[in-house]
Amino acid sequence: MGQTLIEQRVQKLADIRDMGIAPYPYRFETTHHSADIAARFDALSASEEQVRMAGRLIVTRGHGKAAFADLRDAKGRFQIYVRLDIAGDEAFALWQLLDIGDFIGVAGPVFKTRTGHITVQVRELALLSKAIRPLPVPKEEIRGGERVIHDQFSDKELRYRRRYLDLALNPDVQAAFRKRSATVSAMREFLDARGFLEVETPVLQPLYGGASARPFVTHHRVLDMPLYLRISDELYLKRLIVGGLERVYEIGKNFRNEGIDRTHNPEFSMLELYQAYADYSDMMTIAEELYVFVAEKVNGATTLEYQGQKIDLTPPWPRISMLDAIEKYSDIDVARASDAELEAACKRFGSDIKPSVERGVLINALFEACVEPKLIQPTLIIDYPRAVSPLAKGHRSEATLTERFEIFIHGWEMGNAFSELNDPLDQRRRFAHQKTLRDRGDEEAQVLDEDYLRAMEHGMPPTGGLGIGVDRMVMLLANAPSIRDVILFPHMRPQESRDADG
RNA sequence: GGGCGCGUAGCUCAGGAGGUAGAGCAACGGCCUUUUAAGCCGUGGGUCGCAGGUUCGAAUCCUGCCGCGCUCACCA
Repeated sequence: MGQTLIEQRVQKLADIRDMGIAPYPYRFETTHHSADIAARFDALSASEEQVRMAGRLIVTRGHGKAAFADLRDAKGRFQIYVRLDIAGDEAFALWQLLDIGDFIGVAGPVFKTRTGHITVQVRELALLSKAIRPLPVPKEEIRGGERVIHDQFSDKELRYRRRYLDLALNPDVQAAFRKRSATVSAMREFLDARGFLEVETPVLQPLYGGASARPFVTHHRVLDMPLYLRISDELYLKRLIVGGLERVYEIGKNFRNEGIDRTHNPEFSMLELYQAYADYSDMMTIAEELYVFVAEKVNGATTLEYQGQKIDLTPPWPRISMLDAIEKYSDIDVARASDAELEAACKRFGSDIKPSVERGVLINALFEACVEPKLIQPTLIIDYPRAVSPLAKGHRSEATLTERFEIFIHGWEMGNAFSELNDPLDQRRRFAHQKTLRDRGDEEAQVLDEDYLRAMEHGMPPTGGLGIGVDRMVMLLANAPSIRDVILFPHMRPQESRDADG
């Protein structure tokens, strides 16, 4: 089953060895990439300088005693021309044993063909790695200036499971991950310039906290104790604020044992930053500036198009209180509505609320149902109910609210920030309340972290904190429809390989 | 977890009123020393996701399972 294709290539491998050629050599010195020879063609062809280039063979066009072929390297693709009388008998014999997918190196001068195509004339040919499994390279043509790809490697399951093929065959995929890298670099550049210290806090935690979510549990063998993969790094970063670091951030993975869909992967990346002596208003400014800085670094623009929708990141973003937002989008005056009316409104907007939840939970549910999907342009929703914000400081003028905001873009929650709760007695009461929720069966209620409280009891300065979902930010910047398009190896159910042989 | 859809050659896809499979590309053989979805001639390649059932006969109809996608619910 499909074995003959591999057997044929293994035979070629043996033939190559019989020629005295090592099919897996150790290195190859290169002088140029694909983009370079196009950019410097005039100088290269005038000087008859020989270039040394390497890449993966993706197309061959044979002409008897000569052949054209395209190689792909990290910067694009380039054409080579192999001619028997120029490359020599041995190189040409090797050439005839090569396959699409092999890595090869070439050396020779650069010239233009009759049709004007910049091409490397092969004087020296080196096999750098023989591929024994076929590479399903699609065909490409240029039609009317547009690149048209035929039979593109497109099966999503295969693309995600065999990302190496996706990357090798679909150049746009590489581009998305380059944007991801640029995004994270820009975040660091932005924060480092503002005096933030990058830190690393535990991923394996004896207690999980900092967010409302179900955790993954593992077990430490020697200590014989359960450990949790963090759902957030928030409580550790705030301990560092207690320690006097003043400005810290971490970019890292969180793990949440929840559903998987287009915007959720079990492990995902968060940027969290904390700044002493700041409040949530400062975080609003940082959030806007950070977004703009990153967008300009990554895309060179502060506007973008996401899945056909124009989005303008230019600050300032509208700041609307949650209650005002609900009133605006639903005509419900939350301040005057009874709990029963709120519950009815939730149901009307399709949110099925568990009976007898707290008023703040109802308000939040109503907000999520009737407002969230409408927040396409960047919007800061501010002043969340206490009930859904156990780590946020009470609002300076509204007793039932906290100083918390979330960033919404394209109807998605893109960030979350507070004036951090630093009153240890209040924090203890909030944890106690979470415990009663947990005892009533709310598996996502937060767990009391006594050591965190102890830290806070030693004194924590007023602090602003901000968390931003990295994956979703990259989705926006790269116009990626699914979180799986911005995570190199997204979570997939394991599937037994049907051809388990190598 | 629910609903809808999909799973056929290495890849991209046809077929599907039930009669044991086709194309293009890739591969293999032949011709070809400036092509570019190179071209021309020829050849090989499939337990039609898995397991049952109906039937003389199943890729096709039915059931279950597995995987993927979209979507709803929970969550970032």
